[in-house]
Amino acid sequence: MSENNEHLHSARHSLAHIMATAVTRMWPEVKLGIGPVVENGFYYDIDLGEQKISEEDFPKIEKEMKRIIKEGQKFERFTKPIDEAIGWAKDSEQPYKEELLNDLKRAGTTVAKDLDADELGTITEGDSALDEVSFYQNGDFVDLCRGPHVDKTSKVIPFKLMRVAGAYWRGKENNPQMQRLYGVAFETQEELDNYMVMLKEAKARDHRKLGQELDLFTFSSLIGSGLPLFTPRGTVLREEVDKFAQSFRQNRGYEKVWIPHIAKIDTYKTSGHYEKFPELLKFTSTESGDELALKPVNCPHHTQIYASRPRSYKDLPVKYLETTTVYRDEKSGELGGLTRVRAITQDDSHVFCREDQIEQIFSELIEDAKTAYEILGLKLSLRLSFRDDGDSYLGSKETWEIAQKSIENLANKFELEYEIGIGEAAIYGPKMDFMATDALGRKTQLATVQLDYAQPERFELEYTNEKGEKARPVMVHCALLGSIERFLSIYIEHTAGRFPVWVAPEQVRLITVNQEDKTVNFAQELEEKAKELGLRITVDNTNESVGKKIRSAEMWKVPYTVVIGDKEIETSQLSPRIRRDMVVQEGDVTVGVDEFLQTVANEAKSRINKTSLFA
RNA sequence: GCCACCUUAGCUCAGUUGGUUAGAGCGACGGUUUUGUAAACCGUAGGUCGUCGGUUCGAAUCCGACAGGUGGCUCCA
Repeated sequence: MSENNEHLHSARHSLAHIMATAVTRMWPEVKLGIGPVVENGFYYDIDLGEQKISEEDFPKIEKEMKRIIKEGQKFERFTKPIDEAIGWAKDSEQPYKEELLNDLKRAGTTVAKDLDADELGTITEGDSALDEVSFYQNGDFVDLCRGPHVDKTSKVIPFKLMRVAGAYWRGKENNPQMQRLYGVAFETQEELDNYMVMLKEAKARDHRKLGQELDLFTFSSLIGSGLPLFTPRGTVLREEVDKFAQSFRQNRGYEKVWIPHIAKIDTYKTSGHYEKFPELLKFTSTESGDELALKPVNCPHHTQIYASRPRSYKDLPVKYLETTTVYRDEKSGELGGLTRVRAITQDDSHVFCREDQIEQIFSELIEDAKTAYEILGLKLSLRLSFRDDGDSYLGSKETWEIAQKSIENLANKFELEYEIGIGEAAIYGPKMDFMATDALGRKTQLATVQLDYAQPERFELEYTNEKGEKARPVMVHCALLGSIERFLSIYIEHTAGRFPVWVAPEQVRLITVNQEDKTVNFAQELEEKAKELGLRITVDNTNESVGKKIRSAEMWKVPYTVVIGDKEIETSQLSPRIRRDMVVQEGDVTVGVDEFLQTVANEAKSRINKTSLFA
């Protein structure tokens, strides 16, 4: 850590203490949890029992914090023997602190792994036995803490309280829920102001806002939450990105299949999904007494296509591809825009292969994912999602070990940087997840490649090997976009709604200078020609000023806008207005009608995101 | 699901401490205008103030339930 970062860190941490001090002054009965530094700021978890803090209280709290800062209280460090510390927690009626101290006593210097190490007053390194813990005191406020802090409260940095949110004590759902007060803090007021501006800009490109403004999708409280409805424009988006993602796998010999969206519940008892997600499947029953569920995954259906005829080792790999919707009963509080929905459309694919083919299949998929996201202009980070020690996984531990090892080897082979996510695996196997970051800095999983030994076993899939014996194939699951809805949420924010020509719902807009017949006719002829080339084009011949129609086209973020008037009719030359982000050099372009249309059609076909009109 | 907050016209938002017929801009529609690269002018329509219930002489405003949404927590096959 650089000296600057160190100062920033301790200043933010000190602000967490100051906030706790202020809250304690205002509500002396408050029970404190932990208060660590996070990206851009800090938080403190508090518990006021029945009473709840709301954002309306922030001005008062901030005022009190400023008073404490003005008082210039010294941050003083001292240590206490662990038992004495526990006594302190008891006396001051701080049950959460008491629990932490008891854990510290039991677990020694190694902090309980679900807590931020900074939070606990563990004694400096080298102490094997934990006899003492450190405290920091400012004014009357004493807190278990490892530090470091700034010298005194007056030495902190500009801050702002942002929001209050519920948070379970130690992140466990069964624990009491506390209130988490979030604040941001930066070295200078200017940086803080910049951060606020950045937040505002991120909000401006929020996919939910753009979805409304650009008429891409909508929700209906009647239809239900988490069930997006795509408008004609939004549907173009869906279909274009899907075609794009499918093209990669079609080049690799994947074949399209089709399956219904429901299945007998036994399907998921066999697959193992029922056991882990019993409440998440919605049932309906048939006259004959079968219980049917909406499919939460596609793999079981696909296994049955594989199993529908005998397979030889020569047939493998068998590669299926399908973009289809699955239904999951996501908890209401987790839904949000397109990021998390209940009807999830996956660009799913399943490969049934021999063990010696796994590497080849993975290599193809990794390469395609890299290429695809380069074209999309999205930077992805890689996470290897492995299992934890829990027992909710299918298959033997040994098989998992082998699978995880081979995934890690592949990542290394492709020289991909990765992090390992323990406990992030699917129930049936480890995954390679490609993560994107949204406008607000939240990480989201998009592409995923998963290895699965468990389901072939459960569905008793077979092929005949070269010796004429029955053998078990391995499954590889892959989605390049992941969920189309979630992908679009990221992509809309990434592009700020300025889609490249190949995805743009409206690629060209013609604006007539007036409503005279010859002008309108010329525009309509042009429109016909463009449609023959497969372009998405519209004509704006409304009775509005040219300036206003240009403005409207700008706001719809149309890539090319062409004004049609006498000049164009006479010369058959167009001066297209090109959306700013696609321009590669300054200056106007004049181009013949046919050449213009052909150029745009080519751009759409080759999926480039800058104009090629200057060439 | 849990905690906090939000819901007024198609959209973005005003609406004083509860008090007459709830406002604006944009959009839509009608008319005038025939327009040359980011907003021409005039007019009209549009709201059971999310839904249901309660308190009150009186509710957009206060209380409750439900629905939907936002920010987190937890979860994410």
